[in-house]
Amino acid sequence: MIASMRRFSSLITEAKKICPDVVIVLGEDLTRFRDASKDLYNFLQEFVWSKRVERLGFDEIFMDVTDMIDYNVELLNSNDPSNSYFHLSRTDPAIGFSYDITQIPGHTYPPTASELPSPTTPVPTSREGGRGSLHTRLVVASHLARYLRHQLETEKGYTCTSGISTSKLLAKLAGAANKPNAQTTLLPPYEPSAETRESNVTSFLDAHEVGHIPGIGFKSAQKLRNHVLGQPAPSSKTPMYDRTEEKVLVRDVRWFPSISLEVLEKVLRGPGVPQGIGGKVWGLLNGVDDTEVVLARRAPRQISIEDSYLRLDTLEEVNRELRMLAQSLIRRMHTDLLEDDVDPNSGGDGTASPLVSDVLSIETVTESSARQATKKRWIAHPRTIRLTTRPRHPSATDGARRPTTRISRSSPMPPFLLSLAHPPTQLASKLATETLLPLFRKLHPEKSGWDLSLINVAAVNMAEEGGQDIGRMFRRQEGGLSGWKVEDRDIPPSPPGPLPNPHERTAVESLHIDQRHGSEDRIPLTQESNEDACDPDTDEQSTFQNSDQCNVCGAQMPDFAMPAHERFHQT
DNA sequence: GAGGTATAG
DNA sequence: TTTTCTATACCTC
Repeated sequence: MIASMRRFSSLITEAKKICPDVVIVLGEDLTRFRDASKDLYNFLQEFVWSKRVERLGFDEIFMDVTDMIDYNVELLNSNDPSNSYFHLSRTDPAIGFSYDITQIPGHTYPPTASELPSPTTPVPTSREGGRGSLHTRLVVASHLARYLRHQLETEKGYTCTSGISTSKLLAKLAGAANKPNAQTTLLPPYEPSAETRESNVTSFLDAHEVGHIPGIGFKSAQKLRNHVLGQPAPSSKTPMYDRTEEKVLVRDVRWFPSISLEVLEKVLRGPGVPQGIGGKVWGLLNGVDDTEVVLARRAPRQISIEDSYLRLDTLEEVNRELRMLAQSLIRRMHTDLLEDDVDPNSGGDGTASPLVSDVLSIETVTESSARQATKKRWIAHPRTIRLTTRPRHPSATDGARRPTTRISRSSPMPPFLLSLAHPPTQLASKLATETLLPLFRKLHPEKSGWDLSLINVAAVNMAEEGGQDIGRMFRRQEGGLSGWKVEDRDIPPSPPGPLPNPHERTAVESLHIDQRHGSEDRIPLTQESNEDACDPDTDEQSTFQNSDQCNVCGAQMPDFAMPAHERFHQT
């Protein structure tokens, strides 16, 4: 058995007690996971017309396939529903797959007769209006989900779990209903009617614990529990191991006497809580989530590196750790913010191509690509650097209780950090001494007496570099939403204001990547080597015929690029 | 811009 | 909340 953990903690002692033969590997390297995640994203994104594909963590993806479902529902052959064809391309009719629309692949909520060991019941394919019924749309989407999961497995070797519904909230929860290597479709009705007194949405949600609803975190869940269980607040004062923590379900909140949006707003209010949380949570509890599936950004908003420590109380150690963290940060900036400049001669096509993106192309010679010069370009650059620490004993100046553990200081990002002409080790040392240490002294003016349990170094306030914001190109307003109709009797009040009509909304799939087929048991080794960060990799010098060096960041570049490069520094 | 909270994986 | 390390949205000043 192998475990990957960062540093010794009581947890490891615990682990050793239980499993004396456990092998503890210090440090982890998420590079391979990051790469796999990107690979998966790129693979799936190719299928999605709208390009609305959102990543959540490393292994979760939301896809808005509304337009694809619209298109394919239109083309359904009502004469021969068992031999339907899903078009994956609007232009090439040969691209797609056959499917049987009278069957629903995978699980459904509620479970249908076809899931039980009894004769299959035909799936209604009634057509209501031009767009087809919600039922039909969801069934078609389920077939797409099955196809994509199959592609993912055969092409990439990953199995995954998928949920099919009309919002991120419902798709995610539906996906969680049946876990490994499965898919679940949340079936209509999505709204209560005269015949069906309750919608499948609310009956599905009602059985969930409040804390399991995405968007309701620990804090909000506790406040909700306290409210419905009565004020005693069971967990806060009672002994820790008395975790009888009564479960509070969505239905318990929805049906709580005199519950309302306003009450929720009051119950949930607190520092760090956004305005309108009451409406948001009330929406979530009622299955209403109108957040869009957003296009993934080209560059992250921030990159941060942190490490935790059992004891860190000397400036010497801090200095060393600051350099280590700075180095990791720079490496991450290179992998996440640098892109191959595929088009070094762009700008000649008459379009207003932003000069900066060309100018930032800096020729480097890397060891791996020996003599092969690779043009790299920053797709974004951080304007601010932030240092955060977590003192072991949170400033006891405040007499009562102070769980606010982290403190931070930030300053402008020194431009030299963008230099590609110097090795990360060098830049890291410079950053540590010239920027990070001063920030540290701001945080901890005392020469000693502090003890840190964590340090974080972050590159934030990211500025996108030239290029189009692809997000803006695809973002369109989807208005025209009718109010959410709620029957008066037996149904809790609905939030005020316009709420989306699920029938008109998005079909969303959420995919959970479960596992890889190959073995994943080799844990990559990374060392917290304490090697001095001062060895200059002198083979990283790049040269130009008529080269010039920027006196701000030290980057080397052709003469002609310098004026625009200077303009870049001024932004 | 700076510092903080809540949430999620 | 804490176990660790990231990342995001949104709050106030």
